[in-house]
Amino acid sequence: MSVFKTLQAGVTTTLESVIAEGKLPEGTDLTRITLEPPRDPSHGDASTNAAMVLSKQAGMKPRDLAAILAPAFEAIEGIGSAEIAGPGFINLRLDNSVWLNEIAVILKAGKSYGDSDTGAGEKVNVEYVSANPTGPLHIGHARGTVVGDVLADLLKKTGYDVTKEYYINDAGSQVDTLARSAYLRYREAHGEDIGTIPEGLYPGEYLKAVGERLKSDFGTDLLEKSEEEWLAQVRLISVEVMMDLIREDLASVGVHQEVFTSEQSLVEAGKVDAVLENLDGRGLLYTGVLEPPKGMKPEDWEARPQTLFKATEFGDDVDRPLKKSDGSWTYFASDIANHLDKFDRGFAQQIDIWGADHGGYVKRMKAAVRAITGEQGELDVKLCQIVRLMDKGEPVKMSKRSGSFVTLRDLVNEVGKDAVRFFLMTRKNDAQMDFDLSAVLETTRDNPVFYVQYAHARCHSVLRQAQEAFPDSDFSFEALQAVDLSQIGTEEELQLIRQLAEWPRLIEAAAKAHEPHRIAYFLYDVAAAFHGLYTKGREDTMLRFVVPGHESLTLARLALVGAVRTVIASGLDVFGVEPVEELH
RNA sequence: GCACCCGUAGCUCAGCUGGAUAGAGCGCUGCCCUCCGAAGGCAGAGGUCAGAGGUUCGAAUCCUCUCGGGUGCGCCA
Repeated sequence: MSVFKTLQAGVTTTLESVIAEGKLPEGTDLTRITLEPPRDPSHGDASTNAAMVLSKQAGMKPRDLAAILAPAFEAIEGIGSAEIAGPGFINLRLDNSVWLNEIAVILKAGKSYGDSDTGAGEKVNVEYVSANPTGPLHIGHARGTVVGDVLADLLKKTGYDVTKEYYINDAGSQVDTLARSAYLRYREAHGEDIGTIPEGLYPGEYLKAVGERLKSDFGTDLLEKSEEEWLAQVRLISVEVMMDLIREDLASVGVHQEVFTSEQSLVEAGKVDAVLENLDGRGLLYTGVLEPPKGMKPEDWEARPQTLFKATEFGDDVDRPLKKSDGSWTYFASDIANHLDKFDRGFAQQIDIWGADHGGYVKRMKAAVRAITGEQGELDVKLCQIVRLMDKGEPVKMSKRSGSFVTLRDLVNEVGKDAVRFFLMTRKNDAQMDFDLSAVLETTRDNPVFYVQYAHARCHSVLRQAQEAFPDSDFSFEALQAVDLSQIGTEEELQLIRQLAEWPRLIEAAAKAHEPHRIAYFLYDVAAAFHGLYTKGREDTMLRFVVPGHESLTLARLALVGAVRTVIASGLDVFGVEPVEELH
């Protein structure tokens, strides 16, 4: 149990006994009470708003009530003092032993420090990437890929049963285009000069491999056949090859999704028909004619009756078509089928990671999920804003037309998987960001990727130094757990421990809000505090972590260093980033 | 026209779902290396949290409106 949870529990039981003593009315509502570390360290280790929140129910002024509560809080184990401050805050100071003990807790927990069971094993599905299987992943996919992967791991850390999923859009017209493009490469593989790739087909060189694959699978069999005859077969092979390619791309950034669901297979399994039945059964379908959107040119618009879903009953702005006027399904329909399928597989909680250009679909998809699940399922959509690729402050030009866009693989090859993953987590997902190729490799404080890794490497460096200074001492993490910590106690040291002790709280808050980027800022702050403490040793050698001639002091400080290392490693672990022990 | 996202230091951004005197980095000014990694650290200047109302003990945070930027808007996926 984390420091703050233990405290919170103590405060709650104390308040209950205050109620029992009749100093607070029976049935007082304690739910709005918070206990958190104050921004200003001079306000103590933890601060509670209890007196302010309860003052109305108690019929007392906040400060008068605080005068009753504060002495009661002081009796809680581990609390050194409780002071009343400001409008009625009660500031709690903990005994140093509580903080020192946390070092041992951290070292013992290792990377699992911060793990919790708040998710209680609840099933959550995180669907991300889901790029069309028509080519390699490019830079535009990078952010959603990393955000989804890290969010999934974050939820795992807090006790959810998470499934990472990829939805393959292999039923639309874009895969027909893919097949035609691949067929051209197939003819090329047989020695034909195909000239320039016609407008409307995919020009990418990566399709040559598909041509070769078709050649080895079918020989010359397809050359004489009509498109009608070869299309389905070629499409199948092409998608298969593209998905292999995409899986390799994903692997290059350390992403391994467990489930790949094919749109085509959902259609064949009748899942789209099931959506229609489902919604019809709930009385949510009708045939109607939509109003033209105001921004569209009137000449582009022709009113036609369509099968519509009453999305407006679930908070959407207009009702949405499920069938085109020719009776075929819209993309939206099969996308609902995808979400219904996930619900049927036990995922009441679903998270989708989309590009910001799909923002217009959020409301309707959320509406659809609520509708088809009878309000039992819930969808959260995280939109990832554009990432501009830069180099030395200048935008990197790329042309999609020539097929020479920057691929995800290029990016990983350029700066490495860990830099890509970490850097993409340094912004809120809904904020635009620049990815500067040279900046992520810089070895300065303003590059968080480096700065955090540097702190981790420095921890190990200090451990190495300590071992040299004290060859006979045991600095293993097992040994450090048992070290006597009583010599720790400068304000800076305690401050650092307080920061480390916030890791479990931060993880839970980030998981609850689905905001993994908070981890990046936390790690940066921990790194800064550690570097600061380290530099103290430059002015005064007695403040160094390794103090020759003072073995027990060194051991105690090395335990703290080990705790820093552990928390940073725990954070990097959620990011899927390898902590480095040495920089060169 | 409508919807969604955004507006915080000169610049790039945090701000723990309502808490106390709004924080980092860059840039600017001035300091700290006979070795625990200066790839670092310390200090200073810099703010009407776009604006106006509202909700309450308390608002950058929640609600309404206005201004400004981005994204999108039926038979494309």
